[in-house]
Amino acid sequence: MINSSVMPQYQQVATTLRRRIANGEYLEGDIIPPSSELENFFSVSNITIRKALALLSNEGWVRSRRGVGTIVTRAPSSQPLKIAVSGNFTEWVDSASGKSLPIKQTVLECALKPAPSRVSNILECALGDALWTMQRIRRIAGNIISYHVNFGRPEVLGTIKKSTMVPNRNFVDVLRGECGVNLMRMDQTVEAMAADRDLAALLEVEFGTPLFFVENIYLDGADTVVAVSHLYLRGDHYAYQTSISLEDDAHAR
Amino acid sequence: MINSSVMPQYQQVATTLRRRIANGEYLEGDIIPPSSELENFFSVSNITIRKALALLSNEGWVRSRRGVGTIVTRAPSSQPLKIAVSGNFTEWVDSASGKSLPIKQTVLECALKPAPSRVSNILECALGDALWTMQRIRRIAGNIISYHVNFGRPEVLGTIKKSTMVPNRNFVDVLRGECGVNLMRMDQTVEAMAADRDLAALLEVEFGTPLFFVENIYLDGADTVVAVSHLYLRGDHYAYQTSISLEDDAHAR
DNA sequence: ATATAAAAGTATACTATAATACTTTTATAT
DNA sequence: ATATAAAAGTATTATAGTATACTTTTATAT
Repeated sequence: MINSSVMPQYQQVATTLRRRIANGEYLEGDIIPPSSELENFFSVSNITIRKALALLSNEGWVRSRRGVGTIVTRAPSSQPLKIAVSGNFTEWVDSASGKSLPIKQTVLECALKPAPSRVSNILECALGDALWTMQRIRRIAGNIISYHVNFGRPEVLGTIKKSTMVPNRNFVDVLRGECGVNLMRMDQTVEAMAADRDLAALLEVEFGTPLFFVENIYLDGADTVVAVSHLYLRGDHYAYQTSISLEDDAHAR
Repeated sequence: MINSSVMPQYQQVATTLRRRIANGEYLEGDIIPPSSELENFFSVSNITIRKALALLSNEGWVRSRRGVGTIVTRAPSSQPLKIAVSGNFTEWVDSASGKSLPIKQTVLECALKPAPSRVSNILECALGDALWTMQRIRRIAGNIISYHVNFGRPEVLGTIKKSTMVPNRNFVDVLRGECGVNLMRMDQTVEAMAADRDLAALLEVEFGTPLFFVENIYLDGADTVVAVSHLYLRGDHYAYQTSISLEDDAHAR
């Protein structure tokens, strides 16, 4: 069988069945579909299904009885609590200082570095040109939630040092206060991505963990790009909540 | 060595190095760190690094020369084009019909089904109670971008059929038009997650692909929950863009 | 020319993953 | 009681992933 080789199949199957139970697709006391059927559905062998069920069995989700079937032994536990960050993407993305949640930031580095390709395109400089960069980590209750990288031309942002950012100052404030930039607009792009080993190490997560990737492009009054930020946000343990009024029909169309 | 066993390590390393090159951390013509150093950094064996480099070599990113080192042979290609969906999460999430992009939806099923645990909590019914549910797929240019599941009490939403949704009608419209609901508010939660095999099959992606998971809770004038929607959105090939005015200081604090 | 250090490459062995074909247990209809 | 069908469980075998220890090639300083 061709496997485009990510996670071992038995673990993929286990993950999927676990979610089915957690979702309530199989209820406590139910007999789940027999191995033969699961083999068929997932296009894998007997042994792969068995290993998946063995995992679930060890975790206490199911119990297999020879000749009878595999029975769900545990109801879906109540939601694993996620830390909820309020406000929509627009708000929390680079201005998380004075909110209700105690977010702490650490500046890892603040130095001239070669421009990554994606940024050099935006800031209209050559690939590898030295840019002012700053790398930060943010935590809630000690847990890392995001990794921020800011880029800018050294002429404009060069005055920002590690010490400029304490305590928990945000980037927009500093751009205005220290660099005298007339900030007018931010173009924001949000994507979902998976952590590679570099990001996994920084964010203290497993390889493959889903992340939000946010790119902010800061523009001044003349529509010139002043700075670029790249934010990598853990998406697995944090939920981003917002409340939207539907009284006005306009945008629902 | 303990591997919490996701993707094979040599592929993890390859993914990481590929991104370093694409980012411009290693430039064309550069000699990348020698295997011994990479072994050390990634805490893997010689052979694992070699397999990773063999992958990159086949893909034309690098060329290894015995006794010399491994040289980067390809500059980062220009951004792989992503389809950009404009507007922020608030807007595009369940109202994508009449936008500039030609989004087409297909109703997969519209039937009474047992409530998933997460939804039964919100709609305050027992786990497994029959709820009205509707499942939809949305495409842009033939490519699946999202999978939507709507839930509601059968007394309220039971009149909605497959045919009610054509052509490309959105859920909010139907709630108001067909069900006479006085919609007032929507509470939205956004998370990043990875596709299991069920979602992977529906969205036609690989297991592990990063997805946006959006939960919308629809409330009427009396703050009663009327309906719940679960949206699973491909996050890898689609970027969500918005432009934010920074003229007003208020929210940057 | 030659020794040396630093790089990529190879040999061997062990473990995890997974396919195919077969066996045992259980419930149930006769 | 007994045959049967349907379920989980086992044996065997092949292949992929990875670690350890070793070899060959290359550039360079003498």
